Amino acid sequence: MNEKIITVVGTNASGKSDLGVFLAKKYNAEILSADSRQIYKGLDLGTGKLTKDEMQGIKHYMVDILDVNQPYSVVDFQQQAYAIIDDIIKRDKLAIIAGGTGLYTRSVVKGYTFNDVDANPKLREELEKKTTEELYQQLVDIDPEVAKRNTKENRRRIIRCLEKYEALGKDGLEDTYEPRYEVLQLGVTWPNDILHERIDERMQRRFDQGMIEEVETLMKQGASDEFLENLGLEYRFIHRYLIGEIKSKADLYDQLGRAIKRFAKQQKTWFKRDKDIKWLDMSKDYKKEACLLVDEFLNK
RNA sequence: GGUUUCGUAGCUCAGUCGGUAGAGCAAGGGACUGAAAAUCCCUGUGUCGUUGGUUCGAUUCCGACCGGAACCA
Repeated sequence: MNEKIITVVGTNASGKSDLGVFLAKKYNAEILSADSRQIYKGLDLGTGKLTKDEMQGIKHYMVDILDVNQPYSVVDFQQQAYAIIDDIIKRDKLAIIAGGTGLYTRSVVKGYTFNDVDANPKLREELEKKTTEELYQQLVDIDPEVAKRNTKENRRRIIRCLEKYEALGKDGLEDTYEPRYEVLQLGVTWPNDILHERIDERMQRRFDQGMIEEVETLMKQGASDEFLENLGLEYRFIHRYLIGEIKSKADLYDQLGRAIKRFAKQQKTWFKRDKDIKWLDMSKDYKKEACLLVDEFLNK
């Protein structure tokens, strides 16, 4: 039988980190953050990273492990996550994955088996010269099914598919799984209007705490424009504000607030697809509900 | 009080030389196995302020009224 682990997923500003800490204390667990931005040192307020105090002495992994400007991907995450989880289990503790990066949690939960195709800068450069339509046609010729799954305007994903095909032929386009753990997935959810209020409040609080200054500091320390832009949300919009692309703070608040809400919706769509997630209504007694589910899962 | 101007989708507005209307944003749905907070796809019926009139037909023209804005007094 596979070893048991627990995940806590949900949108941003939903309280999943706090629930993770609560469960960790109760069940003698350690937490593995699944957040593609909290990986980086110096990205604190903008990522909603827990402070030392908020961690309440619970060990958190996969936070602050990388310097700014360094590339990172799901594969790196999965590898490290496997190693850390195995170690936690070996020490007879429970591992809880908590985070909003759906691709990261799913890569561990479902056990994606990644084939061995690294990013190929030379090929990408070649492909970048073609139009999206040409690239899509190329993919259709190779495998219409795969092409259909990658919408025809999505240049970035099409290029990745062609990259895999170039390296491994059609096998490169197969998706395969090898689940490694038995997982209880908890999802944290709010009614939309309340979630939006929480997002606005949290954003305001973080601006007051110096979120803009945080980005300024990152820029001074050499975070590249491209890196900040690609981080999205807080870092993208505050960076745009700092270089004068966004004219006023009012515009910044406005645009960022909307972007975060849009992102929350995207997260919801992603998690909705996974029918195994047990959803907790956060406007009710979610801690009790969570404990019931965890007890049942662990004693099974 | 007078003059002008505006009143169209949740918001900002466009438009119909008279044949019941459309963009952006918001909202909703979706894709996504090596950049994932990224990248990308789909979805627009609303007494066109109210009420009379002209007309085969008015949101579109005319009048009155209501509401907002500006200016003159």
